[in-house]
Amino acid sequence: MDIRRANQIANTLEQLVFSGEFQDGERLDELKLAEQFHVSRTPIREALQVLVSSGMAEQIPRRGVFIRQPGPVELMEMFETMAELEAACGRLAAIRMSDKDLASLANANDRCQQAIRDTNHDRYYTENETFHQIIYRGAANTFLANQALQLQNRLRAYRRIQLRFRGRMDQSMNEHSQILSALTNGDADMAAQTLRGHVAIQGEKFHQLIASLNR
Amino acid sequence: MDIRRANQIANTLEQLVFSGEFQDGERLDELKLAEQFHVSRTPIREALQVLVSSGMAEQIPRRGVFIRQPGPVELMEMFETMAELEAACGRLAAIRMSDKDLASLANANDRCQQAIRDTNHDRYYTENETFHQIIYRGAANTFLANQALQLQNRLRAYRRIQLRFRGRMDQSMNEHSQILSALTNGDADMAAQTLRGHVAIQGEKFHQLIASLNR
DNA sequence: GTCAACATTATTGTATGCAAAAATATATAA
DNA sequence: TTATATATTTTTGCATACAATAATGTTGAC
Repeated sequence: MDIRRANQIANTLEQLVFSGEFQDGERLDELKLAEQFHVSRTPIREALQVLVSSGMAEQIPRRGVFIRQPGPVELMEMFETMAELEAACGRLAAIRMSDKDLASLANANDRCQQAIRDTNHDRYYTENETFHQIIYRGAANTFLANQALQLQNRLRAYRRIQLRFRGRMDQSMNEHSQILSALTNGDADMAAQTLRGHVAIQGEKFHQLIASLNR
Repeated sequence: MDIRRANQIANTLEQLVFSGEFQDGERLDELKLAEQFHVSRTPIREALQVLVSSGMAEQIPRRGVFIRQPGPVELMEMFETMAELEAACGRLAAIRMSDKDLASLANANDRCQQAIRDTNHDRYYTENETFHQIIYRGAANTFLANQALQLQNRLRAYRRIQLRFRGRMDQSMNEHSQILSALTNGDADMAAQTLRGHVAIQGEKFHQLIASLNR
């Protein structure tokens, strides 16, 4: 385990940022945070550096660290990038996944469907993440898989929203089936294409939501 | 400009790591570095955090920070990921690049060819980077472009090596032509495919080199 | 000579102090 | 009153001090 307080603080801050505790552009006051966490400024500063390097905050020299919630444009860009990363994983996974990998993917897919039948959104959500993570690993490229995992993590909070769309979960399951069969057949192009679409549509749903809110 | 010493130190350390100044697994001694840079441990520690978050070093709590030169396997993975990122950029750029963008791309390509005629490897090298960066920007997705730029930066030192292969530069220029025409024609799939191949072959050349050294 | 237990040293992680820069408040002139 | 100059306060960035843990060395039993 990680007994460094700075890292624990970084994790906590990350959670707080994700949960929208901070406004966009808000300055993260070192002294206040130090008081809140009952530590000195030093571990706080380290934690802030972590946020900055992950892109969740921006540092302006001699000014401070400001949290940067991604706006609609950047979010769309991130979803688009996620779609391309997943497509890349799918392309490689189609060639490289073992039968065992495919079996556990089918398994994860079943658990997704079960969660929908139970109308258990939370479970669907985590099982869906598992489904995708199996594909990342199936690409047999640790570096690429880590990139995908990182972005998946950053988009988690936003992906949740689009599940509320009517019929989205059923449609999503259809897409999963297509993805699963493409991977099973070893069809790299098809796997890439279906995965790209599957993820890209999440960005579009998100876009719709934003647009509807701004009306 | 950036007047924070810690960041300057991070940049310098980055250069030193790239230039192979440090052995793989070597511990970065905070006190030694503090003496070398004539600063206290504090800015050194900040700089080390930067290296860690960029993946160039690993931090083990209560032990220290150890530099991590990527081995052959990880390098291949990175090249493969780069190939997929560039393919993604190409796919989007084919649809989104303006005529002006295309003109500057053709221009960069010409300068690459000129550099080859002049047998100026260094110039070819930088002009080639420009060529690719224009495509990143052409994707009109800042987030994706930044991902690509980051990885391009990390692979810089290793990409250089493969240029030594006989005929590689000419072949590379042929590939550039194909890429340019695919983008000009707005053929997304072709752009993605040619770019993927163009970058992936660099990884393969690198692999050949490694293999030949280990004989 | 080898191994284990203990003492010593080195190194990391955190707290605190201080200087420089930025932000803010105050005073003064127009 | 507004604008500008100056003083005051905040806040960052770095230096130093200290505590806790890990690494190393030493001693003694076998």
